[in-house]
Amino acid sequence: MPSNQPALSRFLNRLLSRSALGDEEQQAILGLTSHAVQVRPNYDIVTPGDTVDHACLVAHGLAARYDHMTDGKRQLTAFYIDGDMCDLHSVVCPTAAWGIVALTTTTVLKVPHSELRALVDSYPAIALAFWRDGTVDASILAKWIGNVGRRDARARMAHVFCELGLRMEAAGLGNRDAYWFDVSQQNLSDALGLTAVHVNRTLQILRSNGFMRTESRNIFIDDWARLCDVAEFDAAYLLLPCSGHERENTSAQQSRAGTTVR
Amino acid sequence: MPSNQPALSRFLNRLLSRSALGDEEQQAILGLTSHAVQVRPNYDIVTPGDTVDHACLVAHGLAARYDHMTDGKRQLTAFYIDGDMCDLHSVVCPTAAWGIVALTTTTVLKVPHSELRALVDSYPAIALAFWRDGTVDASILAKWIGNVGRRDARARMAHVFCELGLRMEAAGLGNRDAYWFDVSQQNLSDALGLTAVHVNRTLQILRSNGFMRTESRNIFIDDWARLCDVAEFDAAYLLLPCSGHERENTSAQQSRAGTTVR
DNA sequence: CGGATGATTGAGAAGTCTCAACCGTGGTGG
DNA sequence: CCACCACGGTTGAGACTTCTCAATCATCCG
Repeated sequence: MPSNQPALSRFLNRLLSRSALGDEEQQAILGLTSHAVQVRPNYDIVTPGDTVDHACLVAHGLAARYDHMTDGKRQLTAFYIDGDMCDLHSVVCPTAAWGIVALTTTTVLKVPHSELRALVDSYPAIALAFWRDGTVDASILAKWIGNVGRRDARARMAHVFCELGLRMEAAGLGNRDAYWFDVSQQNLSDALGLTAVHVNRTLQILRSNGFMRTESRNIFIDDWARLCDVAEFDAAYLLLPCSGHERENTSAQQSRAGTTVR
Repeated sequence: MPSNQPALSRFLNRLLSRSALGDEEQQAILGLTSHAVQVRPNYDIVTPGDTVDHACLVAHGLAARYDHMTDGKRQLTAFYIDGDMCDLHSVVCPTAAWGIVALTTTTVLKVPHSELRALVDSYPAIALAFWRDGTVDASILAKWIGNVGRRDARARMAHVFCELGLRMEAAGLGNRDAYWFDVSQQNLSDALGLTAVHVNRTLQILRSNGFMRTESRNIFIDDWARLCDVAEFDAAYLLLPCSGHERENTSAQQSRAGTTVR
């Protein structure tokens, strides 16, 4: 499956941005087999309660992890962009207690657990890299709790735009202050724990403040510093190599390949 | 350090509740060396930004992961009870972007990363178990996002009491409807994203509803079913063995989507 | 042109916050 | 031994953020 190579390469780059992997290990990642499927907007990639035997790599599009309430309300708990293996933890927890939904038309690569598990068994460094990848996701989840729990609508929304900006940039999908983010205000409201109406009004405030603009689904952040300021944004939780503190270095380290950000 | 054995045993039991480990692997866990320290209430076990070379096992007490805002507000993002290795992910991400605080006088066992990492390198099953442990934590974090984002105060508080009940019971620290939970209303408010005043009023509602009582810091849930009901509580996210779906060998309940069984 | 989806606006309702005071209890020092 | 203090729990009243409901507008597409 030659067309799947670019997506695996993106995934590898994501891993390499936080973990050192040798040449053999990198080749092992790139050699994973996968099966591409296309998922239409608002369709589940993983339905809550599903037991799966493959992990899902977002090759192109936008996906989100979610939790839904009995009254129909929904809360998005994470966004997944190109190169994110939104489901990597399913290798160790194959029965999902949450859902993953495609927010736009999304191409997903299904990677068999059996292969991922074989990698973990053969290469301890890959085991650590996978675990670390999950830890980064958890760090973002924790930050989101504080975001919805302790910030007002404006700061909350600003924080998400800052996060996505940095993540898009790190993934090579745009610049932190200019990126394509294909969510409706309804979807945004589900991520922020607000109503769509209030998202609309809050967005207008951010625009009138001169912090940012939207053109269709393009996000333009005109005043990055001040947007970060109202968001109380501190990128440390993204655990990106550039975000200050240095990577752990057992011994052979610092390959820092691939992370050529535009 | 013989007195550390019970805590390591609790930690092992937590791992075993979700992961299968052989005898040699179990002995390896129990053989970890550790250094016990006592932390007084409201003192940090890990301060945000710290880079550590050990993980912290809660031997006795109550700890919480937190994120703090610039205006002094604080959000607790997880509770850690006896037997929880609150910091296990620090093995792969030694620089914390969050804090861990003792809510009561807490005895913490510091376990060197070097030893944990040696276990991961030697025993792939332990690597998977550690990764799975972090995935459970992440699952709880995700649930909390929905909790603060989409539930009103009463349901939100009810949900936390349900979660802690099941976790206490699973850890052998009480019964789901009768357990010791040593948090002040102020601390609870930090976990729920509410003010202490509103926590007080909400607690009174839960009491007057007849769902639960408190006697000093003892929690008594008089109507478990109805408390779960108002909380929309579904224990699946705790990934406890008793909570329905199973791990590892899942041939009984393959689901839709035509996915091939492993 | 009709229909669907998403963005926008208005007005009143509801939930939660803020500030401020008061109470109860356990510990401490005189 | 008692007075006092600190902390946590409780109560009240008014303010503010966000929600709800409902309508209108804009754009895309068949």
